[in-house]
Amino acid sequence: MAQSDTVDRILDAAEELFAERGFSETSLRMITSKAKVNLAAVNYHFGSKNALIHAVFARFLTPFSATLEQAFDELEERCGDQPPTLNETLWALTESSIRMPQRNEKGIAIFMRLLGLAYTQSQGHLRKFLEQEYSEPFSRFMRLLKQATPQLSAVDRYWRIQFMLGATAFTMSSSDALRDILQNKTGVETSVQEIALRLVPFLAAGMQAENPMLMPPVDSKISVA
Amino acid sequence: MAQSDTVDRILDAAEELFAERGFSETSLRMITSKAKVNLAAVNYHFGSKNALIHAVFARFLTPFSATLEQAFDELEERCGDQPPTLNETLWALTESSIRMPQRNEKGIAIFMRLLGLAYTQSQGHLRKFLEQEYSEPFSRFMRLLKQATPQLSAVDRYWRIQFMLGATAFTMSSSDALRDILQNKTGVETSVQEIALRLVPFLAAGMQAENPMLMPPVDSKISVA
DNA sequence: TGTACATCAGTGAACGCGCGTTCACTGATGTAC
DNA sequence: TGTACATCAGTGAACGCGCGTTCACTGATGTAC
Repeated sequence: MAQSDTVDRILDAAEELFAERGFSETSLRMITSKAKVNLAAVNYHFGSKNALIHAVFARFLTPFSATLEQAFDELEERCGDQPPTLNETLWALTESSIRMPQRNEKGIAIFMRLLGLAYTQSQGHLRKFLEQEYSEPFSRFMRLLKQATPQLSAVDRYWRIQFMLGATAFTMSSSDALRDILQNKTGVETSVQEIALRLVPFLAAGMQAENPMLMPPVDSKISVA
Repeated sequence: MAQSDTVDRILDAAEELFAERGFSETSLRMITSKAKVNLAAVNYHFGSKNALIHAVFARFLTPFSATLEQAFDELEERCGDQPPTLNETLWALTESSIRMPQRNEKGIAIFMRLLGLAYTQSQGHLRKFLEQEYSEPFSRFMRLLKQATPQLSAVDRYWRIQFMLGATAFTMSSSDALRDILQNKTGVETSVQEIALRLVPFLAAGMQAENPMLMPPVDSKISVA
């Protein structure tokens, strides 16, 4: 085998196991035995388990953020002077994630699961790593969102963006399980792409909901401060 | 100290630590030392760590599901023949969680965090336990949602409910961190209640978004199968 | 061209550590006669 | 009322296990002279 085919085998196995079980529930022994590689090879090539986690993310996030930057470039060019709409911005993101070149047929699902895990299981070191390495496309996305929702106050926008991230990260991180449940209940098969197609209108409508501080129904016991 | 004050001390400490750090990142040694209790006491009183997790959930979910059933009763009575609207249903849920009697000032935040964790870190045993013990209020909520959104197909409704759960669970499970970030950035203080007030309109708008299969913008590269 | 040395990928076995759980035990309280 | 026994909450110490990491080592390949 070619020089350091070992590195790729470790990354492939780690990626798949992390996506299936999360980070702290996946041991180096599971990874190395799946990769058919010596236990010590992880620390030899990557230095530590945390560094391996970073490498797994870097391998797919680096091409993804390049694709995304390009999509944003095209979008802004196409729009000329006026800023892109909310729908256009969300579609640019969605398309980039779907069009991303994949290593195999499980690629998109794993990619989505990992993105979801990054948010829901982030253990400090990972959050810091992601902020350092990929802050640019992230803040560009935030800037586009801001331009596309001028009617929202900064605080309203902040929370609504969190709601969007939550809906997306949660759905994507458990997309396999959710697809299985739906398949058992109704026999309907769903691709990750279709989930994304359903998610965008939901998010766009939520972001543009009428009155941010809509009151509870008249007889409600909640008082608004 | 009264007989089996130990049990409560363990539950209090476990609840707080689980909410802070998740389940598998919290060891029995952390719990027992915070509770100022012998390490073996957890297994003496609860039998195992998993059983302790169940007990922590049961302690707040049992009163919560009673409150919720009552809120749904009142809602359906008030509405008479026609089914409650989506907004009314979501508000009934939100109010029940906010009005829940709290053990202390951190009560609501911990309650929300745990609910979020139950969804995002569910480890099989917990999901099974929750399904067994609290399936009734859950399916009642689902039934109300179904009545309130007759325009949606079953599949559309299924996915939109997942999006709602995701936005809620994610936001609530990281509400502490998100509130801190906002406080640092803008100086604005936010209560858990206010987050709930902002969340409901977002969710309602998303659930009622116009065309479920809204097409991507004309020049998009995504093809809809 | 041949030899000596350096570099590098990879290995096998062990290290110390923290984990959940178990077990023999203590001491206080309740119960039967 | 006194004694013997049972029950129960709680304890201290140890158990075996799986974990991430380390270390001395091997064998192949490249490089200098």
